[in-house]
Amino acid sequence: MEQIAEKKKAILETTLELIKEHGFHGTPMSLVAKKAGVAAGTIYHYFESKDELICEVFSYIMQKATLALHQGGLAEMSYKDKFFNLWVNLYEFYRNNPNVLVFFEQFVNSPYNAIIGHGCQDQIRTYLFNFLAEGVSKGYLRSVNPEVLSVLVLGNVITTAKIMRLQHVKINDEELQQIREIIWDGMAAR
Amino acid sequence: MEQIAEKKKAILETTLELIKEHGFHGTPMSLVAKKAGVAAGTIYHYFESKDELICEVFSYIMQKATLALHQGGLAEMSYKDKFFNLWVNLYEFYRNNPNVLVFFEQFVNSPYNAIIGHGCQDQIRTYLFNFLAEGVSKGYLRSVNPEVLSVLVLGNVITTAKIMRLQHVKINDEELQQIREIIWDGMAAR
Amino acid sequence: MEQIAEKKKAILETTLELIKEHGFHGTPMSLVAKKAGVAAGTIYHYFESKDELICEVFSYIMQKATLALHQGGLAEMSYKDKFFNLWVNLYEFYRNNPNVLVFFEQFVNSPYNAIIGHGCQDQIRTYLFNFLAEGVSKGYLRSVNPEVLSVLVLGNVITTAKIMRLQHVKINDEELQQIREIIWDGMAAR
Amino acid sequence: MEQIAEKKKAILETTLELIKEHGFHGTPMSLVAKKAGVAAGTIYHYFESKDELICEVFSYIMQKATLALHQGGLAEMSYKDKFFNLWVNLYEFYRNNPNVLVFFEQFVNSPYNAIIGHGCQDQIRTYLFNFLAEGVSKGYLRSVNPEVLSVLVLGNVITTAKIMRLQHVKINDEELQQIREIIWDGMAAR
DNA sequence: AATGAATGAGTCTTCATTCAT
DNA sequence: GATGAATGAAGACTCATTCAT
Repeated sequence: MEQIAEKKKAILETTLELIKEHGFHGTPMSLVAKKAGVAAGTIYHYFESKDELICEVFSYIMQKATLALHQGGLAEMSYKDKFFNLWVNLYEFYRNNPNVLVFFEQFVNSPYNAIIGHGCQDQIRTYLFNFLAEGVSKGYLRSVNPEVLSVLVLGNVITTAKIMRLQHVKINDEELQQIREIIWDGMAAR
Repeated sequence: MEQIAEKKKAILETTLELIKEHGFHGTPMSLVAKKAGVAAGTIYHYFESKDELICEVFSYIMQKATLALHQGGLAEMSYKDKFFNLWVNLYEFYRNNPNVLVFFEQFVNSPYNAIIGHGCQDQIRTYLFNFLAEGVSKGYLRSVNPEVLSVLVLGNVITTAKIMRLQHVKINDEELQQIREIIWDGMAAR
Repeated sequence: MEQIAEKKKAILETTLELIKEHGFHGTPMSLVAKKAGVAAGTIYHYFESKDELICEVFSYIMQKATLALHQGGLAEMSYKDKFFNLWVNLYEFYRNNPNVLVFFEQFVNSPYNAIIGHGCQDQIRTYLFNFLAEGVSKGYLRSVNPEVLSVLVLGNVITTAKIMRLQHVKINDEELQQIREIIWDGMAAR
Repeated sequence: MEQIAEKKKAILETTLELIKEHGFHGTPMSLVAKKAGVAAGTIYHYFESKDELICEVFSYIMQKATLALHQGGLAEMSYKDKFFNLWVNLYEFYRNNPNVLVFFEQFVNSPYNAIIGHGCQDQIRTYLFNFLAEGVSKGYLRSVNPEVLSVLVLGNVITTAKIMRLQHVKINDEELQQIREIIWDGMAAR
């Protein structure tokens, strides 16, 4: 039983890894099988098709992401600190799981997204939305549609993480701090 | 010769259209040929391979994008207005060319990107970088690495445009204005 | 031991049922296992291979068919009545076991037939042959090769039953009677 | 253009031949390709799928069969002679195209039949039906549902031809004559 | 005896690319 | 230049069979 779980997990992880590297269509099932150390047919015990496999990889990742978001005690922090904590959590998650970032991008720009529904970052966005809506209603943030704000923040984090990954640009910790301050300063109530 | 140019253009446009809709690997050459109204073999008169075709589509788009950036007289505007003009230009370009956005995303997250080199948004980023570097050096903007700033701005525009396209969120003109003001306020020198 | 027999029987019946519906190759062992309520491996305790299973299904059916042939007291009937009794027995068997008809057809037109030998309807034909040979030698029937006659009769019954099954044609009892009379009249000594 | 037609024909003939020998599912496309002397992919220029190929083989055969039926001048023959001519035509067709017989049998007992409709022998049966209906209405034949008669005749011919093919039984020309006389005598008006 | 996870050879099908016309 | 028939390697997926439990 443990054995089983392990194989399924191995397949999921391998798929994620390979898709990051070679893309959806550059990742044949045979390669997944080989790298995961199972027979081609075995994958089909756990997943009905390549499509389902990919969708399950997405869900699998999504869970991890949601967990990561909640890291760090938010209890009696100031709203601003909470915001920074959130920003850092998201950023770190994407930094530490570069596979995820690429996978997400590919997933969103693919027919798979339609399968799952609005799919991708919705859970994350929902969480973000609620947090920012609270900020607006309590007067910490400008009176702007929280939907708009969450888009801004998410786009900001993702772009930052992506930039780091592609390593076109080297950003040090200080600059990282600046980035989130720029976003905060832009959003904060005057 | 005119004939030729037309066919080549038809192939480029068709490819872009199809890739937007079905992705790289969901777009067989045979389909491009059919929709472009040429024979399969004809494509290979103009492009050495599918890879080359895709890379040329990228270049083709890139040209348009660069042109768009320069729209609107920047001559005696204030720096802030120039910034807003730039933001709007970029935003409008992405809005009006949704194909491009999807194509870019796919392109960046693909092995093709490696072929072209740093590829993608570099021309745009270079332009942006120079503009923002000027802002920093002239004291209009905070003293932050212009590289960082350009990432912020580009990510901001793209995310906004993408959101609009996916229509998860409806953003009106006022909110659009707010978005660029938030970014500006965050970056502007105190 | 009863348990075992039951499982074996369940597998045989399920296989027959599935093959009728989906054909030999449309009937994977896994499906047989599932519908028969046993594990895939279990089938291989009772049958060496899929081929053997199919051949045993054939034998299993053959037994039933032979039994059916002998129904109805033939003792002091006239030869003509005996013939009609035989015709009806065969017809009823095929009517009541449509699975068998389809299975037979598939079996005969398949490599399996070679495995079993002359296979299929031989037992039935042998019985028929003997009965008709008797009719010829005793002067009830024309002086025709009994082999030929048995082919005629068997073909006649099977075609009739098949027609009824496919329901291209609706035949009532009277017409059924006519059919066997036509055959009888054709064969009967002048 | 001749070249093309030839390849398509080669594929059709090869498929028929192979299916007769190994059955639908025992005939991989790769084998068809090899025996037909074309590449695997080529088949898919002419036929959308294996299913379509098989259905087209069926139509291809049907045409030949219908042609064969009409052989021999039926003009001023007696009705009985016309019947014998028809019987012989059908018989000869099945004898000379043993592939067809096996293919038909397989086709009827398969999901393909559903695709084409009532499919199989309908054209032949229709022709037969009309001929026999005429016989009944003109008083040459017993007053029996022509539908029933056509079933009888068709079953008779097919069974005879099948028997010959399987060579379980050797039937000489005289016996063949007897067979059709038996059928005729059974059906003829008293 | 029974299970069912695992295997991997074999199937249908697609598609980038070539080449004779 | 233009065509599109032909190629064949490669991919997703199936399924008879095995074997550790």
